[in-house]
Amino acid sequence: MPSDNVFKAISDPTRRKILRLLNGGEMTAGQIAEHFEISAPSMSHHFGVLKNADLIDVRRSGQQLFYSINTTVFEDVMTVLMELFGTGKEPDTISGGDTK
Amino acid sequence: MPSDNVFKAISDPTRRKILRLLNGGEMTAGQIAEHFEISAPSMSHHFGVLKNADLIDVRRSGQQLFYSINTTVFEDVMTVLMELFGTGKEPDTISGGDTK
DNA sequence: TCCATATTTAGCTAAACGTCTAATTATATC
DNA sequence: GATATAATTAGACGTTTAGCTAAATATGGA
Repeated sequence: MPSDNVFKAISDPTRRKILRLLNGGEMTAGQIAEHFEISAPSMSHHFGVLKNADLIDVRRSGQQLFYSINTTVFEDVMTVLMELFGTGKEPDTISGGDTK
Repeated sequence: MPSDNVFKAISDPTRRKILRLLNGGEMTAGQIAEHFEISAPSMSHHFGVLKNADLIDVRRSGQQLFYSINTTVFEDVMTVLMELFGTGKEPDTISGGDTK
């Protein structure tokens, strides 16, 4: 059940780019940050948002934190998207979804 | 080419519900507003955001404005989403997409 | 234990966002 | 023209968000 924070998470271009990068395999926070001209704390903030939305996983190895993409939410997102655009099944009643 | 404002548009639960409603066919601004406990101006604002993202079309008939869903952007959104989660084709280089 | 490195947490600021009320525009009817 | 209805635009307000710097936490090595 993809809640609001998933859509909020992918609504930011920086976070979408992070996801694209992680698509090539897990990376450390520092490696990811190299691809941006944004301070480390700001990057950490974005990691937090993605983590909170269950879009990425973290693993510590020594001093470094390795981030990887988590595709389990992906299917849910696609389903909601298809419902929005009428490609999926027609709802009997407009459920309202997560209005708030 | 779905730009930032498309993702921003669907990041709001009220606007997602509007899209779901329009999925059943075109509706007037007033008819849509009946499904929400939000002032007409606020609803109008949401229509503007969706319109700006090319997610809905408008047509005037008399005093009323009829809104309908526009699915032309849908395919683009899906493509980007699949790219984010690695379901699509692997990019040779991380293009960065619409970082800003 | 002390220092360097990697990353996060805390706290701040400016911009963006969602909402509201009041005023305006557009159309229809009398 | 005057009035009613449908919807928007204008402007204000509180909250959220993305960015920053400074400080804190965690790990590894001398």
